[in-house]
Amino acid sequence: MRVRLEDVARAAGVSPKTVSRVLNDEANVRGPTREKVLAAMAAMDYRPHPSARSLAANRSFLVATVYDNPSSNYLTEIQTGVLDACDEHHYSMMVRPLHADSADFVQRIDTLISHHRPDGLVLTPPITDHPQLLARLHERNVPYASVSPMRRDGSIGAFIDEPKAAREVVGHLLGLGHRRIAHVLGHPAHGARGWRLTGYREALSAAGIPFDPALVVDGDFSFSAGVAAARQLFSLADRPTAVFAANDDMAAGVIWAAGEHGLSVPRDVSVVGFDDTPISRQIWPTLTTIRQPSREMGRIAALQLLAALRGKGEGRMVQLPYALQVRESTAPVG
Amino acid sequence: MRVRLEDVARAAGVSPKTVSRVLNDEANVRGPTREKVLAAMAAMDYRPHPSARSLAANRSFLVATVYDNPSSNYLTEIQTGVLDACDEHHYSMMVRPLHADSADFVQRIDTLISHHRPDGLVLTPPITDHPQLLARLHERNVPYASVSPMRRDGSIGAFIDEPKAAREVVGHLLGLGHRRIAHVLGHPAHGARGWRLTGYREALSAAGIPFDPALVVDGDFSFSAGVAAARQLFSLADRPTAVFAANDDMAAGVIWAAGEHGLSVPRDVSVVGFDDTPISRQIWPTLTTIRQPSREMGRIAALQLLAALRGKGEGRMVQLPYALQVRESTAPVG
DNA sequence: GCAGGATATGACAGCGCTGTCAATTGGCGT
DNA sequence: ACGCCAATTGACAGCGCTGTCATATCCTGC
Repeated sequence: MRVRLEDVARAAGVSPKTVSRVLNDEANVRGPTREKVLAAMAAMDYRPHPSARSLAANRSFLVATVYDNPSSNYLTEIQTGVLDACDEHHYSMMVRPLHADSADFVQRIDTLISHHRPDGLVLTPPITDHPQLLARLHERNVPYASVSPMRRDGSIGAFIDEPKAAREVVGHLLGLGHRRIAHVLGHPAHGARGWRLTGYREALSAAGIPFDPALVVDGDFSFSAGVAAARQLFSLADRPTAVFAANDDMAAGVIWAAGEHGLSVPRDVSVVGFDDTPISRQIWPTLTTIRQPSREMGRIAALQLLAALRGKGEGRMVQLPYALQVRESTAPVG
Repeated sequence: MRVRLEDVARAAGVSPKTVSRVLNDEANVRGPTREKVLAAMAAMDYRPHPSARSLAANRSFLVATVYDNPSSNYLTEIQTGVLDACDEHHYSMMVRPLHADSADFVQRIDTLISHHRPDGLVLTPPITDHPQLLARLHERNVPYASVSPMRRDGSIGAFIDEPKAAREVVGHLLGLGHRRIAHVLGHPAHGARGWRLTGYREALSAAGIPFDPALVVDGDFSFSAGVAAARQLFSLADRPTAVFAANDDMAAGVIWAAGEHGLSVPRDVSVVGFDDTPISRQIWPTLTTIRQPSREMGRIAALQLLAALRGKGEGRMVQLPYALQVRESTAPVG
């Protein structure tokens, strides 16, 4: 038979409730008592029964990571980070892929919540900014943390300074002498689309380069959108000498299309991406991009959520650092 | 207050135990009784409390997916498939990344099991074939299903006929007239290494082509291993006209290295991969490869596990179909 | 129509833990 | 040394469900 809390209590010579207090790290337990209990727990290799805890405490010790993101690299990183945080505090994590644009999206999350009763959610873009969902979560009083949400006020989670990062990567192109720099936009539902565009415009403007709408092409973060955008850009009479794609997948698409048009990267055209996903090292030429600390973002977001859940403070919106990764897809303008 | 089983029982005019029977799909409930209960459940939107169920039934209704696989695409697919299966039977899934070669690997799984008490595990390569782990699982009597394990006898899960698939993709190259076909090996810990090599040798042998050890190069499924292997192959005096890389990432590396050597794919050299991961469509040229139904493999493996867990039959080892995807990285020998 | 076995339903306790609240102990000022 | 308040500990019930076993009901063959 497994070791129960009662067994630990008997061994330590205290009541079960006191063991429970130690287990849950509650205040008002005298030092020596705590030591005794801790020692007994360790000696007996005691593991609390999660279901019993949940049932009695009316909490699940469960965090759900909810996503609708086609990039498995990004997702896996976030997920691993959230897991890191959960492990640190003996929470469990479940994952839930969803389609944010499906009619029953909110209802599916509702079902998830009624069914599994997570204590909180970790949301990833673009689900971070789904108005009906957020309304429903507030209504049901379900705490959540967001990774890179559009609106940061009043919510908790983690983010990087995206406009600044975009300025930096465009600045890298400017520093190489490029003046006709195109931009392939991100998916409209993602905050990143706006931020990266803003950074692009600010960098150009700071360099005194007028904004040319013809050089900004729609996209949706997919490889094929990068291909389509590049076909359009490379057909322009006055071709850009550099392309800032709003993420790595699209940048890979741009490079692919460059080959199709007989253009060599970076000799004829420089290309930069954003995110530093593995693909940026798995294409030729390797991609200059912005490294985003996705795993850490997942971890920090989850930690803030857990802090709020455990009543240790409020939980904050934390800014994390990014880093420009210069690789082989960029060169001085020819 | 939430609806409890007792409330449903009262509404349906039966005892709580009968509602429990209906809920758990047990035998020995008369048709009309079942209908009444089902109707009451639906009317009241009843959701069983997972923790209460777990505590009373001494089962967690939880499946853990355990992996040590650098390919997030593959992983996300498997994970989604396992989730599909869990949803079908109202189980939960947790995920656990691990390092199979770390010293405390088995102990970590031990901890996972003591801590979260999953009813069963889904293992993915290469964890499917870790002798100490399997021994420990048998010892602790923890059921598991495996995706593409090396040893299929006596275990449950899902697989494809890998040697046959490898024969087919090599056959495709032979059909294009290639005779000097190289092979880049997979990671030694994965069954796929052996199977794909076997298929390669069988295909050559069937075509009456002698086996040339110089054309078989070590690898580990990573992009950079593909690059390294290709550098070696392309430096050979008698260069191969085609390369069968044991997975897509390595094939992408081979294509990358081809560019480095001034070789055009597929004009100078044809390249094929295996797995049909997204990268096979995100490189230029797009990759001829074998499509493996990863999501379905995850789902089927989990379904077999659940069948065993729920006492509905034994759980089998199920073979799933693959499909050759011919794309642009292969052409008739020049 | 009835015995007898099979099938269906219910009563009850208890899974392992925590919330509530009462009882006890300790610390401190005088 | 004593009273008093706060800090600490414990007793007890119950979270929502299912296992066990007893009881009730159904059906069959004669």
